[in-house]
Amino acid sequence: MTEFYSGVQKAFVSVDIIIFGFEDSKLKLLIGKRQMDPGRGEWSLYGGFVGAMESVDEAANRVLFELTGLRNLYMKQVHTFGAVERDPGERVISVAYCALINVKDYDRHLLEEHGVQWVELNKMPRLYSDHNDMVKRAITLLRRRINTEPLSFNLLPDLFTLTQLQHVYEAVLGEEIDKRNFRKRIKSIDFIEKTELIDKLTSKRGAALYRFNKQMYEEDPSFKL
Amino acid sequence: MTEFYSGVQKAFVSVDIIIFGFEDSKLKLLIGKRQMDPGRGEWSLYGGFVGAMESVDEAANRVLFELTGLRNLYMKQVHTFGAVERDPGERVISVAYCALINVKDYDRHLLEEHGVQWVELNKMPRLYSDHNDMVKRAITLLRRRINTEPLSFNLLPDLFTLTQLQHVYEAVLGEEIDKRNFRKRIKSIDFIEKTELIDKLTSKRGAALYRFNKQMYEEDPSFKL
DNA sequence: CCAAAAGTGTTCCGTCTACACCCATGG
DNA sequence: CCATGGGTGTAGACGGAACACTTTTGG
Repeated sequence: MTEFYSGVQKAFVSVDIIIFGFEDSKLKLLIGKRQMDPGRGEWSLYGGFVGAMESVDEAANRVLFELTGLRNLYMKQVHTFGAVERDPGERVISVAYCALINVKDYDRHLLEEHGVQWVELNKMPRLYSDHNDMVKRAITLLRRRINTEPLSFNLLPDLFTLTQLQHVYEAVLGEEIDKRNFRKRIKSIDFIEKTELIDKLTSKRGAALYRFNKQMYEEDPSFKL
Repeated sequence: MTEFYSGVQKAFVSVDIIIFGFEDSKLKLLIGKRQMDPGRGEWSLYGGFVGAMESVDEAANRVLFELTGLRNLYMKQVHTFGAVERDPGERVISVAYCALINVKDYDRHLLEEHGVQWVELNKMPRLYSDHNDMVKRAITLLRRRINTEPLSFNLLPDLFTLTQLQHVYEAVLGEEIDKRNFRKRIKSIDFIEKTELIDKLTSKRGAALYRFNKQMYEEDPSFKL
């Protein structure tokens, strides 16, 4: 119960964002090469400092907006990293966030402008400082939650086929899923709606397009895949 | 990828610890009345600032040690709270940790010395700032993990009866559990060992004492209750 | 002798898993 | 006409849930 402001050093607080996307049936990560010291030229997550007039959550959303031009994306705090020497320059404590975005929504110009690119999760290079640990934690979180929260839709367009949805699960969980069992479970979930629309791009026969009915989910937010 | 140290304000970083204990078949929380401004006299979690020469995790362990005199306790980071106005005095960003301790190990003198006491979770008062949110998050975490991690033993003495263990689960999950099913599951877990010892304190007939074999758990860290 | 807690099995039901073939269509 | 991905059902195994009585002994 004893706290003193005096005699304690302040620290920089930053946010780093693990941005997952989904393309070609693979999980991808948005990373770039650091354009400044310390760590210039190393692969790194995208991040920024928490300003004086914004909460940490707001800072994360601002930084993500700067990078993607998108707001109201799915984003969750993952973990706070506070080793003394984690940043070689100053004492920086970083709060890691995990965001899910639909790759198609992303503005390719902004991507180049910020010097970031999509990299397959399986081919991820060594990253700056403790950023690899951040990614590892984010994946653990994702795997744990994908069966109890409707996360997967954030990685897909509004309309998607069941095969696409299944590929998201397979990419996140890193294992194959039986098609018939998967579809059986999906059918029992009310808020995944079949539409009348048909996707003809990926198959000759055409596949029914589905939609996540958010409103229906919120009325009865139970989920178990 | 663009970071500047200049032009960004630093912040105080603190840790606040949600300390759970278990007594009289109830979950309890260690809280005290703040002995200083801001918030003097309000109920509060125990916390402290992160020093310049220690990591955030180390700070949490140091603060917990100051309070309890115990080291190597179970402790996990819960969430980082960073609202701008969460501390009325200065900008303080706080990392919340959740610790589990066996009430019996605790030194009653240290308890008084720091002005903290055990309070039943169900009778928790309104706490300082966002500390109620911290507790809520900690409980959510606890509930989620108690079935996949051997947490419960941290709330009990080295030797415990199955009834005590069941009461821990009931207190954390907030629901009753069928005795026979519970004991059946426990029997199938190798690293919960029955000893030859008998506890005669809580019943006339006496109950077998069990022990958590940590080494055995670490050799095969699979757990599902 | 009785109150109080410890200890013990079986049945049922629902859920998960494994598994293979036909359909529709564009090229 | 054939290659490609879309779509469908069933049987058996397994795990979780419900449920009631006997045992021991201190007071």
